Amino acid sequence: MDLTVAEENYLKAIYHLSDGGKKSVSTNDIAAEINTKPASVSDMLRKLGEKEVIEYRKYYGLQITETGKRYALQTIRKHRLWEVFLVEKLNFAWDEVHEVAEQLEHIQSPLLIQRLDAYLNFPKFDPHGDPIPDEFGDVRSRPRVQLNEMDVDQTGQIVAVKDSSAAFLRYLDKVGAYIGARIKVLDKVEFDGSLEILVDQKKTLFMSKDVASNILVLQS
Amino acid sequence: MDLTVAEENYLKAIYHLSDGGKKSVSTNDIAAEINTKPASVSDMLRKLGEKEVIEYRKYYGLQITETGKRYALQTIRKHRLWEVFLVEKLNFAWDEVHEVAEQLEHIQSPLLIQRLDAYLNFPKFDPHGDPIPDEFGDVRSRPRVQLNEMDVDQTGQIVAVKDSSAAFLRYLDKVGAYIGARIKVLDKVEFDGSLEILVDQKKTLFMSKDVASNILVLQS
DNA sequence: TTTCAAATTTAGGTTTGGCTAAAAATAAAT
DNA sequence: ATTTATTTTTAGCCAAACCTAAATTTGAAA
Repeated sequence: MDLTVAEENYLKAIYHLSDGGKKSVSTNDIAAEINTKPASVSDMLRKLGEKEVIEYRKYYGLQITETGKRYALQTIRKHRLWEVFLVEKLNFAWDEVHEVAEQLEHIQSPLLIQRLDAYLNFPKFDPHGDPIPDEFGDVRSRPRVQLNEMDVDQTGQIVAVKDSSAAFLRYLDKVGAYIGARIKVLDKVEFDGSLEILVDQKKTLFMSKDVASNILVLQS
Repeated sequence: MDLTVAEENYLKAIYHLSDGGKKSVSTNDIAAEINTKPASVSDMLRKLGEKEVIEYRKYYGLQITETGKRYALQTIRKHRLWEVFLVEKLNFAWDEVHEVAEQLEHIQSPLLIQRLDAYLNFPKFDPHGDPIPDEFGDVRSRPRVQLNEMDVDQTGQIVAVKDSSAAFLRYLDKVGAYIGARIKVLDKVEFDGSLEILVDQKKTLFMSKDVASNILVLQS
């Protein structure tokens, strides 16, 4: 199911006002937060209830559902990643980023966000110091493994290198592997531990165990 | 006046179909291009006519106005800059960028586009080889001057450096000047040609004529 | 417990951007 | 020149997301 831009904004507001689903939120509070009239909020709450991203009982208030939280966190994640981008790459001041990020957060493209995340080096906090949820909507960071320790058919994303010498990075670049690349282990040679890897579902490449042991992968 | 997303898309389609305002375009062609019904197109053409971005005579066809062209080129500029970003920075393949750029092109923020342009080093072509219009909507590239040759009160944007040694770039970074910064000459010392510069309407900084002569500015 | 003020919802209206079906204008063919 | 086919426009509807004004519900105070 897909949410409209307005629905995303409501969910985000509800998530924030309820402090992540803890506190209860009033129609008036939501109206104030997103600058609309309470009547419009009532209308939207009914719709959000039908889509089951909140549990809504007229006059009695609402509760954000697990599904709803996922959507809200996804939007927050995108917002904060864009903020990092604007500040670190485009030299925006920390206080100039909000309204632009407010627009950028609604761009639909999971690939874009994955790549942006990688490009920014998987930041954990935005320029205001707020934590950036991971792609599953939580802050728990999953373990990274060395590429040479993965098994055939396992997939993941290159997130870091152990040896960050220019020579090694140039080599990775040349063969088409880079921070953020999605990879899959196609084959593993028992004899010397060398690997055949599929990069971004397109290129295949071979690498020695030595090289693989310098590549850190976030498994998926 | 501000255009809606739909209006921007229509204008872009009209601009493309008319080959920049040369050929005439039919209602049916537009409908086919943007995947709507001719009836919806008629409706929109009336609105675009009222907003004077096209000249529209029922049944007789339409002509994009100069204002309309400006808007169309602005959207095309944004689209192509984002394509460069996606390919060069986020490792998108040249054929994966279109639909994402189609969304990104509607983000409203002149500052964002200025900074993005600078960040990408003022590319003249997108990954498909199509030219990127400048911020005034044309391809004519304006002359760059050395910062030391500018007069007091003149403004512009840093677009390049002559000496691109790491040391010089580090220096620029340290003092808060960078490719893409908007600057204004506040004062010029006759005696030695040194300058006082306002960067991004915030920081002021002093620099020798020697340093200034290595900074290229696009005047505005 | 009844009353009343605040919060919330409903009813009905607007704009934007679509749609279908029907009408009107233009262009092509006999 | 008249009929026919094509293109384009109008008329009338729909959904999303807002609005105002009028009900309704809740809960706090008398």
